[in-house]
Amino acid sequence: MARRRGNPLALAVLALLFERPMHPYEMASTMRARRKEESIKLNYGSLYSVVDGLTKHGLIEAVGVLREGRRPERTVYELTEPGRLELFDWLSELVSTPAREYTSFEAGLSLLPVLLPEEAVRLLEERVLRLEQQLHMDEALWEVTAKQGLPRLLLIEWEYKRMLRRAELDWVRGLVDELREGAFEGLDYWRIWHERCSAGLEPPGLEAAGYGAANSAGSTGGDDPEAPAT
Amino acid sequence: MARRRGNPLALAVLALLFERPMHPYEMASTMRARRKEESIKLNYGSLYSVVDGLTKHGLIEAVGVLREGRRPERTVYELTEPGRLELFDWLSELVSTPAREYTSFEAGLSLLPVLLPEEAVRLLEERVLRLEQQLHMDEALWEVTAKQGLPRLLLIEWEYKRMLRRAELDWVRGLVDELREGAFEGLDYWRIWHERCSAGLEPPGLEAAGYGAANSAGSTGGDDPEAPAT
DNA sequence: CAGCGATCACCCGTCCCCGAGTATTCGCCG
DNA sequence: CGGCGAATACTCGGGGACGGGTGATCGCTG
Repeated sequence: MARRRGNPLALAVLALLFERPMHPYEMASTMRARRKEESIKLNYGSLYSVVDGLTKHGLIEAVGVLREGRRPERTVYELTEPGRLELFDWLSELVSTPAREYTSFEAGLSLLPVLLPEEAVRLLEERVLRLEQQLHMDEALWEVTAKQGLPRLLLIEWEYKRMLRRAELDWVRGLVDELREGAFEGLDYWRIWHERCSAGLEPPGLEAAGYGAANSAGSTGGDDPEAPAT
Repeated sequence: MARRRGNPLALAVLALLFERPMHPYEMASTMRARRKEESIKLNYGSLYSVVDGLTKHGLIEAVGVLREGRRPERTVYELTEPGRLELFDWLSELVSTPAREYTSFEAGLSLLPVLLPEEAVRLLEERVLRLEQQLHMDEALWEVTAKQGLPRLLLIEWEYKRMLRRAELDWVRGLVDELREGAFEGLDYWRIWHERCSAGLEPPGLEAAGYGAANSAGSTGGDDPEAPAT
């Protein structure tokens, strides 16, 4: 009871069994055929352990074992009533409630000062190129798939993903421009900070670049980013 | 050697030690003070295991144990030369190369047909509300923080995140509008499909709503004009 | 100075994820 | 018909993440 909602793959399993009973391998093939592996991480190891977990929690159950020809056995599962409820509840949560998530680019950005400004620009430009490539591939693939006659509904997550990529692309382009033209405030501070760290010295406080009174006058009272703190 | 680049928290550790030697607990406090825990998942369990791993791989090393007053011991670590290289290399990769990542909203969208159209609209509207709230909170927090005098550079990941949220918000609003006004193609197909699944029947193929024959027939296998390049 | 909460600093058991491996069978080409 | 590669269907062991402890100390209050 009160199971931890971890791997979205488990949700996908519930959703597939909502359509009809299946055996695990068929779930995987179906997801592949529908291109759902692009939005839900799928690999066999996880799939089988996830199916086990769901079984243990009574959300699905094995309804039999088939043996077609002399192929290996295939255990077929179906959705239980608790499973159906969990499916709707979980899916509702995913759709209605934005979850705090961490992307690696975000992580990279948040550590950007570690690189030299020139280096950062170079890498961001590389990212722009890669994003453009991916967008083109996405669009090509999407056209092919769409022409197979699939309704928008079944590819809606692709629209979302493409829209996000385009937004990111624009943003990164803008950032690169600002950096290139020196329009980015604090470039001087960045360089100084970096130099001192590389030399093994204490990094400078914020005053060094004219950002005065950061932590000197506790105006906002609360905590204090960039505390020298010793 | 050839370690697996997993947890970005390890990268954060390297980046912090690039500034100066620290003990793990101090790394955590520093990340908190700089609001980096918003972009890099941090918890103590992971932190200590990550530090262990880095030590084992020779990327950082313990330089001593302090005992201030009679407080518990604090093991202080510093960056090694291989560690410095790994830091730049890894960070470069994160910045320059978009990584295939999975968000839970994407997962939710890709399973949307499981819900009824009306239900989906309701949940998406809830999402819009929540996103608006988060945006407002973000902006408030950002203003406070920015007014402490921090340069843009140190908060650049916030700009990125806010921009993504705004983009998502717009997109979801658009989707809701289309659905509300029935401008979304395939609404009828959606409803029929759902009804039949709920009734425990075989779901209809795509012809049911005028979408030409795709893969609805028995062939679950060898489709796809897809040449995925990983 | 006794008591109490907050902070400091770390560790550990559990769960879960994942990639690589295995064994069988089918299709196909010469 | 024999051999090779692709597909089928699943298994397993290592490893990493994560949350919830565990002391010990500091500071404050009455």
